[in-house]
Amino acid sequence: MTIIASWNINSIRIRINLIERFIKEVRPDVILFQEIKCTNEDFPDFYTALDYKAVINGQKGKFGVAVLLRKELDFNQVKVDRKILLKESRINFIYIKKLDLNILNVYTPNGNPIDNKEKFNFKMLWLSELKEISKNYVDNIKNLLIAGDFNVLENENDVKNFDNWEKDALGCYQARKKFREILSCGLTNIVRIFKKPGEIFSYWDYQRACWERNDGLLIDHFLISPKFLKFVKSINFESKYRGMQKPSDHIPIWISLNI
DNA sequence: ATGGCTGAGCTACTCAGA
Repeated sequence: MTIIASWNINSIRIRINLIERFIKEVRPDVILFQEIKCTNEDFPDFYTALDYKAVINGQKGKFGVAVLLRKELDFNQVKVDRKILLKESRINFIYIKKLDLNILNVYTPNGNPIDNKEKFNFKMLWLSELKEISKNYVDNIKNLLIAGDFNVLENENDVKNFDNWEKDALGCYQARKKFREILSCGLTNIVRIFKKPGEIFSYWDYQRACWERNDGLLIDHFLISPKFLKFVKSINFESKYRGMQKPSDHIPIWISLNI
């Protein structure tokens, strides 16, 4: 049994208590964080005492991603040779030997506003490079999990009122089509096996009492390659972490694997 | 009602988020 978690943490430094609670409750083998909002040097060392090691790709003040792994888990970093994906600190790519699994932790650019060509085109190009990696790994029959904050609504029911999102970089057809192109390489969005569209969200805005009104979005996803799909046992949305003191606006999500 | 929060950087606000 293997547990892999993902959490857009919206600053790692002020969320340590919540993370420690989550780790003690779930004991994941691997945790993917997005939006750590700090440099590698400023990444807090709460994890060594909990028997984890870290792979950090940070930058000052914004974006930034990191992976925590149980310390006994051997891994390699996978080289990424793609300009757009490397422009900001938004990915980690690792290979876990014991599982024979490549894991790509992603924090996709938001892309708003949609009429700001620079921001929106960057998101589209970013997702295009993600698609190229997906195609390469699936075509060469390498096991791949891409997980994290995709900033894309896959289904119209992944938000309460989709009409408000059709002209937004998260819900517009260009972004949703690009996401579909990634899936069409052969990846499965794990949530679709277990949950109906609209049944579950992964993000609630801090504004307008969105949490209290359950007015959320499902934009965090786990995409798995064909050969590995048979190991997937469950997906778990830890919604209670949105209701705690000083929460992230995203919740932790974890999958369990029969391997 | 394109933001009514929130965090970082930094010390007065802006940028970014989604």
